Amino acid sequence: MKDGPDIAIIAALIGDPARANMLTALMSGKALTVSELAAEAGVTIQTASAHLSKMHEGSLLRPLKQGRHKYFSLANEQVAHVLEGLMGLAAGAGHLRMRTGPRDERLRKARVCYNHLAGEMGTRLFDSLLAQGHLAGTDDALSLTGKGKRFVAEFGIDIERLGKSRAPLCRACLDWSARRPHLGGGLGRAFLARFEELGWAKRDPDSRAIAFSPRGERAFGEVFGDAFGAERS
Amino acid sequence: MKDGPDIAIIAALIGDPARANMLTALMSGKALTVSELAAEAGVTIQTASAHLSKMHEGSLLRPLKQGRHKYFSLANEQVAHVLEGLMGLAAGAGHLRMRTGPRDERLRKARVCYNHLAGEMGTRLFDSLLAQGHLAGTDDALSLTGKGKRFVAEFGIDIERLGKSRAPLCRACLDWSARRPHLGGGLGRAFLARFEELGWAKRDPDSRAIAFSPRGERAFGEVFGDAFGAERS
DNA sequence: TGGATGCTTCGATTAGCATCGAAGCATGAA
DNA sequence: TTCATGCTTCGATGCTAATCGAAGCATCCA
Repeated sequence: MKDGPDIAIIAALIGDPARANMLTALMSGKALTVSELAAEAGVTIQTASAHLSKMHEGSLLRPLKQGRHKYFSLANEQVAHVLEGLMGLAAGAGHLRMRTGPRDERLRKARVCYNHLAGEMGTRLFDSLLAQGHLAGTDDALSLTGKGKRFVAEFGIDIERLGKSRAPLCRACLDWSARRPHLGGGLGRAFLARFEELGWAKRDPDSRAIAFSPRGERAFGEVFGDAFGAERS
Repeated sequence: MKDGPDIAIIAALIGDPARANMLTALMSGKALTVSELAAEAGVTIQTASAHLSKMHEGSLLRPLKQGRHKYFSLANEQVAHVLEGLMGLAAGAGHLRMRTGPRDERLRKARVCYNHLAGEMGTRLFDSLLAQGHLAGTDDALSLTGKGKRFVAEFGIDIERLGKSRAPLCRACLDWSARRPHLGGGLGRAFLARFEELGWAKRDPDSRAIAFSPRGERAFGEVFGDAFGAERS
């Protein structure tokens, strides 16, 4: 007994409704100010401040001071990963909190998961990259193949710059809605950024939803989506 | 705001010290009775009973009545996965609770993670299977290659019987000590069982530690451990 | 049938912590 | 300097939930 790391401290930190709301909001990948997070959680600024200090103490968040504003973002991808895992458990236990409706639909189709693409479109991207032999390996050990590197470069992503960061380039991230993995890590981030750059997709500023334009979705399908269908037939 | 599943309920469930202790104990993969879990958590049986009902309600545990005993085990592998993730965060934040010493060492070297092998030996097994081309794919999509199937069968594991279960056969599971993936799922379980069968390893009944015999470790090294070393040189 | 064991339910107590008002501190603008 | 904005600290309040004693229920054994 009393083996291993103390889960309780961290889990209790996430387990408060106000803090959980803040963390969920931060899953968008954006850095938010104290007041924004307070509004998001539905508490006053004082309480938000107290919560945020605690989460920083617990290494869940990373603060960034800029003038008189103080921004917070998730400390790292590992945190985001655990949060998605918890969402999966919550969804499985029936603790869905969404108003079912168009909003729910949109989130399931495409949403932001700590700066990369998640939801149905996310898994399509991931499956396609695997099926076409652009990605290989497993989980943490996931990596771009030679063919994959050429493909990515051709798609307009600067791999060289990605490689410099210490964060893992590729990372499989489990989806709470699709229950399948999708692409995280620096590469996942880069893909989403590129989609926005190309005008294929646009983030909803008020939620985690990502809206693909009709043209964007068609283009996406040509490059990624139909790989599976074509191979299956 | 208020998007997605409600993390807070689940996280709060895990976030109580008594409950966290019980969950940690259940990471051994064994099913434990109410009284055993009470002892593990350091609370009376009444409180334990209350906690266990709540965790069952939250779909974290699966109860099993047998006579006048009531056994609990983790509800599924997804739960175990999230718990390991939380341990990773806790370890990263410095919330280690172990008495450093031989016990800590043993756990880092080899331990049980929901019925499969984790720790240093676990990652060695995993790396070896990948390096030798027995496993391919990624994360959830992980699967045995043809070569891998032959190898596993030769090693004395009955794949046919494994295939029948609905649970995923292979699953990458992130390690809190090694910070690397190791093999979970039905296959991971089968490997550990086979190691015990061969007399290579033995579980400590009182903790999550796994003790390899000198002979067992040597044999393990011959089959798995040195694959990397040999390829690197 | 009577007693022992294992678990659950009930009720009362207590402690921890989220919450917010008020005041204080830092930064930026006029 | 003076005012406004954004955040933090302090102190008081109130609520939630963990805890355990006591009693009740189910199962097994003799």
